Amino acid sequence: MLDEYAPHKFEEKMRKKWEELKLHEFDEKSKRKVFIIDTPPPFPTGEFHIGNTLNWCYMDFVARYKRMCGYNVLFPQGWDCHGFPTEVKVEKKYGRLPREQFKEKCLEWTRDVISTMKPQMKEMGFSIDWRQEYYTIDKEYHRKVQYSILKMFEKGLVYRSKHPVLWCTCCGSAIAKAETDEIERETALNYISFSCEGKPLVIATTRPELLHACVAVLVNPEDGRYKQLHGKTAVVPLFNREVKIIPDSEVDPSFGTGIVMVCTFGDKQDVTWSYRHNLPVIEAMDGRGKLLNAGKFTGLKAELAREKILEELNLLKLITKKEKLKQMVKIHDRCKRPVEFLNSAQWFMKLKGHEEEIMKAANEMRWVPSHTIQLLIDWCRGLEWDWCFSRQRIFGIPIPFWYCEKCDCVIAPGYPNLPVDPARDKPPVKNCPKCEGKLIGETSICDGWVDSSITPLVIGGWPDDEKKFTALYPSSLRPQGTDIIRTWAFYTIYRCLMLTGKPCFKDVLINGMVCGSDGKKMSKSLGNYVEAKDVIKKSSVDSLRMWAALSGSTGKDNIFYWKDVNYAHSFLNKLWNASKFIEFSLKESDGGKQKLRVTDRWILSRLNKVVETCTNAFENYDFYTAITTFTEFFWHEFCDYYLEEVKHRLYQPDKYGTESRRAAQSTLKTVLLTSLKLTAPFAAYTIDELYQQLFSKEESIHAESWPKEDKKMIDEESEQNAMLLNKVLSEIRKFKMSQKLSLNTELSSAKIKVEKPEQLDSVKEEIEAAGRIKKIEISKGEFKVELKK
RNA sequence: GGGCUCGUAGUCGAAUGGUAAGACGUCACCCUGACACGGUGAAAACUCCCGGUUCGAUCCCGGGCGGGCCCACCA
Repeated sequence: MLDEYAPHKFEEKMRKKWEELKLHEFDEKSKRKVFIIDTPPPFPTGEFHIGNTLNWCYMDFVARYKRMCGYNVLFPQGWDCHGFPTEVKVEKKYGRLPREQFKEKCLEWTRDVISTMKPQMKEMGFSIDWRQEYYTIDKEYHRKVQYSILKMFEKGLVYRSKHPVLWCTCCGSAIAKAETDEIERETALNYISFSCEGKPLVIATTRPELLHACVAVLVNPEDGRYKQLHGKTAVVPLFNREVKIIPDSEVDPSFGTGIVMVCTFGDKQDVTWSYRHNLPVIEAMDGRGKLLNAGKFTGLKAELAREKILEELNLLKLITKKEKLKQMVKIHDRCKRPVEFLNSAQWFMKLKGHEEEIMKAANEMRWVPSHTIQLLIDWCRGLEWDWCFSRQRIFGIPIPFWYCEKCDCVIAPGYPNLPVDPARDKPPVKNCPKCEGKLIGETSICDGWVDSSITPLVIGGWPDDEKKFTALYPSSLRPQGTDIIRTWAFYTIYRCLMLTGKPCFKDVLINGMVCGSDGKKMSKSLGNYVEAKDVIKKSSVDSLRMWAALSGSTGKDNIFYWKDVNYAHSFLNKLWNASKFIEFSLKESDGGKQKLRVTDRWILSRLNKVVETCTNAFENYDFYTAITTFTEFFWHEFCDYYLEEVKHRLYQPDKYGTESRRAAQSTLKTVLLTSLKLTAPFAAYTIDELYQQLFSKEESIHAESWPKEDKKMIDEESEQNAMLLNKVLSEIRKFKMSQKLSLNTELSSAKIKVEKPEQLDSVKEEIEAAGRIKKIEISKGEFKVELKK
């Protein structure tokens, strides 16, 4: 017999059972249709937070649902290990170490962290096939990533070129955008007089030290003051160089004088303008912040050069005005010094020119919710330049090339030699085949998105097993957050398309961000943080899983509310107790003849409609609809009404007939079993415990098949009659409340008026028994129920 | 500043071209042979504002205002 509901008692036991039954294992030999989930490889941070929880719950709902539908589900799990946050943590702990030693420490740290995250994921009951685990730090994974780069290189999609990168002149290194902070500071806006056809042309700038690198002057095309300047040239003071005056709509006419000087490179905007107008590049400073190509100012540090240049401009009376200006400046988070843009040799993947193909591939996928594809489309349309994927860091996959010191010729390794580390390994040939120049091994590593943008290929067995790959590509589902559409989704679609010529997913399921009670994205710094393990401790894993479905419709940002968790727990408790009641009621059941009553037909009809709604909802990844449709039905129709209306038949077979009792028993059993199936993907532990205790000791509900709606069971007439019955019972309950009577008080008589009295003919027994009425009179008229004590 | 998205009872949150589910919270009553982690009821919403289309809009269109997410941030 069922005990009290205590989920913590059976969670672990159930996990072991699933493992024994190998429920989550993908069957490579099976001929069943496959369903492949391109699981996100999380970055190992040590904690599986509630945002991850939502994301993985969605995947697990799908995985469990699809298995019940008969699919052979591939639910792998990867770890996206490389990245600068790890480097930062390791450096903090050990200080600066030699390259190889530093890498070792990063690996150690990563393994530690994964070993704390994995148990959390197992505890959540995610039905991952852990045999399909992969790590981006593995040699094999390195090999595949480098293989993909080589393939793209062969297709002319990878090249080395000079490009502006974020650079810290204090540390003498390129840095990633994620390593920057922003501060507000006050600076001077200098109005400097250029000249055009002998007349002065005043330009406001905060960077006079970049005057020597000025390559163009821009005005807004709509700005009436400067229309006559379009196409003319301006002369840069001190350096006496002529630069073009170009119209560009991104120039703000209200800032300064409405004229901008473009330098290579003052800021991100300069980079954009340089590319857009194909401007020449003048390298303004070296890696330590000393001016280059600046005449007599060459070699001076930028700050000093600024003073000298301003001094000289002042002497020449070329500064017409000075204003104070507050500005936001990007600084390097480690040394807190402002960041510059510096031209340096980097590696690129060709994006420009492929936008249309990428959008076409994306359009062939089903995006849920559908509007989320727009983020990707906008991103494609706004692409300004190719993807600079090289990083001057240590912990990552090496870019597998050597290049000639003299002629920049690129040497690639042979495929059988992968993976390589050109920083350490010898090149395949001694010298440059073109000019005999010395070959230099690339020391840069790949951007982390290079690693993670081939996951649909890797889980499909690419590039080694063609037969397997044909069967396992594209992935059926890519589940991910809305925050990384422009990165993970975008790069994956692009790279897989370039490598295979085919779109990499069928469906893309986008989940929203989990927010704190203040409506903002949950983060430790905002203090609006709730930890998954606290929820589990205070409630249960299943409540947390159900919360993921209850917290709002798919794709929306959802705020974490304890009330959703509590509701989930109450519901599961209710389901548990209803099961207990049914278990007891089925005790003395035999297989004899049955006679269904209207209430049975009503609840079975409703059940079949619920099955249909839930199935459709699952097909559309609409977990909210699935769970709420079900809970509403089970709690407020099945428990609140049906169970009350059936008790008399169970308790008094002598009075109401054994055939009626058998019908009640079989209906209860059908509704319960179907209900358990419908909720199994959500409350995986609780439902399986109920299933095993009530229906099958040996098996698991997760190996059962998903219910199919039976159209023959839809019975509108019985539904209508039962609704009327429920309305009458509600009136009886109201009356008892108003008289402060308990609901089991017996009433002497009821006079019921309804428009169609014949509707109540078949449910008179229920009114009598569930309403506890001695004598009932039914007549035709406007709906009314008169009761006597 | 740009894109996307949302704006419905105290708090959440569905639905719909004809004035609106459900949950939490509140209040009242009920320990009825599954469940007090329960039951039955009650109170509580001019569906953000202004226009337009329509016989009629919360739902459609336009314009505001205000959240959120992502991106770009100003020479």
